[in-house]
Amino acid sequence: MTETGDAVEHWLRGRVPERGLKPKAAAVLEVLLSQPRRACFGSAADLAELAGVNVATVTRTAQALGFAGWPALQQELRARYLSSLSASDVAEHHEVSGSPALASLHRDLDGIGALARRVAEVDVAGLATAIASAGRTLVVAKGSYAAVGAALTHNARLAGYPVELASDDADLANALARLGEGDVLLAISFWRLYQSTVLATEQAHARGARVFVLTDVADPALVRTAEQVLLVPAEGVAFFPSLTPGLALAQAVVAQLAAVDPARTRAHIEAAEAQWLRLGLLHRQPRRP
Amino acid sequence: MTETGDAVEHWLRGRVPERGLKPKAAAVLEVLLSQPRRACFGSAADLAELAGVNVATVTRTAQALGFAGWPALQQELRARYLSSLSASDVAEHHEVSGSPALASLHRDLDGIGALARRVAEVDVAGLATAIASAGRTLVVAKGSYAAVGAALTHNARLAGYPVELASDDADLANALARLGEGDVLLAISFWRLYQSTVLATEQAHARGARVFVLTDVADPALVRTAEQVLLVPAEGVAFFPSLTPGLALAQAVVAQLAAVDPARTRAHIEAAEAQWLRLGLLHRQPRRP
DNA sequence: ACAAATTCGCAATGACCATTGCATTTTCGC
DNA sequence: GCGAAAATGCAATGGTCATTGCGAATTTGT
Repeated sequence: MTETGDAVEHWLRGRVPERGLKPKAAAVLEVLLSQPRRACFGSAADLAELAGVNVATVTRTAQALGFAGWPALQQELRARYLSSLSASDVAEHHEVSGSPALASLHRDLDGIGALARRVAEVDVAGLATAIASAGRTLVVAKGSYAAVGAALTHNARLAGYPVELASDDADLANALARLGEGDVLLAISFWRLYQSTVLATEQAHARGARVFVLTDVADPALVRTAEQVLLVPAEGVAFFPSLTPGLALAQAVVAQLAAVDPARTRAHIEAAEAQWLRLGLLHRQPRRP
Repeated sequence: MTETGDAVEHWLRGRVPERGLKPKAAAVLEVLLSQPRRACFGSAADLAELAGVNVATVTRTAQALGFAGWPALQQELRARYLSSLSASDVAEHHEVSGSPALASLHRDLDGIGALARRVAEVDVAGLATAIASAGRTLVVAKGSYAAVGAALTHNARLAGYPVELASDDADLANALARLGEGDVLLAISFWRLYQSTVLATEQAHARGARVFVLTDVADPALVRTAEQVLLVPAEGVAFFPSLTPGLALAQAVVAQLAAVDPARTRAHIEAAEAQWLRLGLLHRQPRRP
């Protein structure tokens, strides 16, 4: 019996090469699965001692599992293990109370929590795959929720994918004229539904593009031409809807997109960051992990 | 659940010596509390960068708090943070599917959860009050995180406050020329720090405006002129930082702003919505609560 | 049984880490 | 304003880390 959840174990065992692992490497794997906290925080030497192997074997086992080395494996384990611990901590329903600011944050936690619980039904991977294989992707997002479109577009472009944002009607008209078979249109709409967004989905569909919708309300006019609708809660407090769950989902889409071809994503980001350094606009640019 | 967050903060603040901590050491403490995940895993150098201090100050702060050094403090933080996560999760070890999208959502839940637990310490009301009483408010937000600035600006304007966004240098130069006593500058900065954002805070301060900062990293150049710094975790998954906690806090600021004078806010929103109806651009406009 | 291939341990190596002495800067008290 | 004390930055230093080349041990195939 191991201490990790089935999913983490399933994932890790799925990375074992076809030829299998020899006894010492298998012992390392066993320690990772049976002592997840040590795996998350311990040094390679620490784990080696637990497994009764030399530290080099820990590195080599990580490499056999498809990682660059121990730190890369540990980071992934850490992310998965902590994610499994924390999700239900904050995903529970909150009573909206206290200061308006706290109420707002709690409402957002509820919204994202609900999204996380339903994410298996929301086919994020389907949208990410569509963007990855599209000739070009047009993101339509207007008004205040252009922010969500901008965030998604920015990161997707950074990852090297041909994604553009249309947040006003002139941009939209020009971009639609270039859309066709093999392209993707992603319509982002919360709260108010712009007539021009509806028309854009119809036009894109008529031109042979695939239509996806990210919205809080599946208005029939908006979803009529969509092959997929990603529903997101957008309830805020006081007078305003909240864009936070929408943004969280947009980022989740890009996280999934980045995982389609990680090497490509990394290469594009590094190239972009080299340009940033050359332009000298920044006071500070942190290193990426 | 909320109690566990307060408990870690209460415990840590209880270790502050009677003579208190000076600004740099206090910044370290603030980072430990506002970014618990980084505190658990990061090196002393990493935390120093977030706090805008030298690495030696991290060690000395740990010693001032009664620990032998940074590793001892980190181990205790780690134990308490993990304990706070698992205490409310005793029976239900959450299963993680392993999808990048779900990991992204869980990371955002972590970030906003950490923010919600500390919201009493983050003086959101102070910033909201400053905006409410300012002659004008300039929000400086560039690159991908202009999205956060745009969302805050949009809603604040809807509520009838004179808030404008500067997301490029021309806008920024023009807007700064009009800033003076009684005005507010809010600098929003995540990940990369633009030199022009730093210069904007200095200029605004020199012209007599009040400076506020919303950021993940307390870079000394950015916070030097600020009367208040709102720290937000911005850790994402894969290759990208996450804007979700920043957006959630921006919305929380506006929720607090709306509560300063609810009748005024409602009147302005209704007037704006009447205009929307007159312009006839929408396919659908839901009624507000 | 032998040779080749693979696995694994040892140890050198370079990178990164935390700590601390010294110098500089800032703060405090008079 | 000045001097002393405290805070903080810089950089040297020793320690630990992960990785990898080489050789030893083990396994595999003929």
